[in-house]
Parts: sequence; structure tokens; C-alpha cells
Amino acid sequence: MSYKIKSRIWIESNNNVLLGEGRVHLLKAIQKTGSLSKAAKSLNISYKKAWQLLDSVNKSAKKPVTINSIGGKGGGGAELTEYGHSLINAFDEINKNCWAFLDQQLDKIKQL
Amino acid sequence: MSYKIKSRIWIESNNNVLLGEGRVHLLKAIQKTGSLSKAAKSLNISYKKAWQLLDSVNKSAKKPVTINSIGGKGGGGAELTEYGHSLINAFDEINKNCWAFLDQQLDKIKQL
DNA sequence: TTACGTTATATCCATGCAAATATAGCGAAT
DNA sequence: ATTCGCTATATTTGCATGGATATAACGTAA
Repeated sequence: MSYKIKSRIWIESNNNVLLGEGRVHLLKAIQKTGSLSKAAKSLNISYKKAWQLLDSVNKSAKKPVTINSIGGKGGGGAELTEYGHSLINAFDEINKNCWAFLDQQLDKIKQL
Repeated sequence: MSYKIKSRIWIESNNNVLLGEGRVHLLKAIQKTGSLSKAAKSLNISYKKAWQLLDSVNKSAKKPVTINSIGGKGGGGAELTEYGHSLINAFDEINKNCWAFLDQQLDKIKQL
């Protein structure tokens, strides 16, 4: 009924998106499923889109965020690096803090 | 070269977007030009898009944000209400505060 | 009463983006 | 050797979004 404030934050590295909400979702799904194709299915996005997202993350990050293996037992897979874990944790924390901050700012609008 | 954090915030009213960056730009241009069609031209967007944006703002706001007049001297025009002025000022301030807040949070990522 | 410049709205069309589809390449296991 | 399930890509197809265009409605001023 009343006003709500929403936000979307993301992190860029030399003008490319490194991390955003969608990319974090994808990384978490990879962590859970152990493969990019299963992660894509669980998020109801096409494998192509998932691959493009992951590719852009790994290309713009300082260190690799996932290790992808082709072939081998089970056909391959993808798993998060330690750096990848740290990134998504930090992003989640910042995002949560941002929501709290904005909710408090919203009063300025409600008072009008 | 290093990571940057960016954000986009917006305000919703019963699941409709009330105010965002684009809508604030449009309202400021209306304030400057005195008409919706001139504002659209100055922002290089079609009149149709500008009208849709303004219409959705006025439909989801508690009080009118602009007064639009059809016909009359000069064919008509649009001008901000006092409530409209207050809204864009509050939005700008919140946005600026948000940037400052996020820049400070970014350190958590840089330290990884 | 006619002309004007605007708001307001419908319709058509092109363009781009995303999904679907297809296919190649890989390496371990059998 | 062959199969399997995945990563990695190119190509086509479909759909939605937005732009262009057209036009109605309006009220003041001449």
C-alpha cells in the first residue's frame, strides 16, 4: 500500500560487470549442483545464458571464480574456487547492508 | 583498473515503479522546459515513451506529481507540483547517500 | 471560427535480444 | 573403440519492446 524502496547493486571491473544479483545466483547454484548445466536448469535459464554469464565473470575477475573441467568422470563439471566463495559472501553482506540503509532513508519520502 | 561498485535505486508503490533514475530525469526536464513534448526532445526519447513514464508516475503516486494542461495558450503544457519538486529532491539526496555508503562498503571486496 | 501547439492514444513495423536448436570437442570409464 | 555427460560455440527462430506515424481532442487567442 505504501512506498517501498528497492535497489540493485553490482560490481564492475574495467567497465565490465563482474558480479550482480543474477551472477551471484548462478554461482550459488553451481556450488550446489557441481555443474554449469545443472545450475542453469535449476535457475530456469538456458545453458547458453548461464555459460555467457559465467564466462564474463571469470574474464573480468582478478582471479578465477570457478574451475571448469571438460570431459572425465561424469562428463566434467564446475566448482567454485576459494576466491569465488569469498566474493559471493562479501556481495551478499554488502547487499544486505544496503537494504537496511535504504529502508532507513525511505522515511524521507514517506514524510512528504 | 580496479573494482567499482554501482547501484540503481527506485521507489515502488503497490508493485508499480513510482520513481527511478529515468523518471527523475524526465521530471527535471519538464521542470526546465514546461512541456512534456519538449522534455522528451531534450532527452532524445520518443514522446510516447515520455508520456508512458509520466503517466505511470502520476498513476502510482499518492498525490499528482505534474499538472498537465491540454489546449490553451501555447497549446498546453506540463508543470511540476510542489509534491513533485519534493519527491525529486528527496530521491536525489537518497541516491547520493547511497553512493557514499556503497563506496565505503567496497573495501570488503578489495581486501579479498 | 479558424489556426496553433500541445496532450493523449492507437496502429503498424523494424530491430534487437533471448530462447531454441544444432553441433563440435573433450576425457575418463568400460 | 565406444559411450556418456558435460563444456563450448555457432546459427536460426520467435517474440517483445520501442520507434515511427497518424490522428483525435482540447482551449486560448486572433
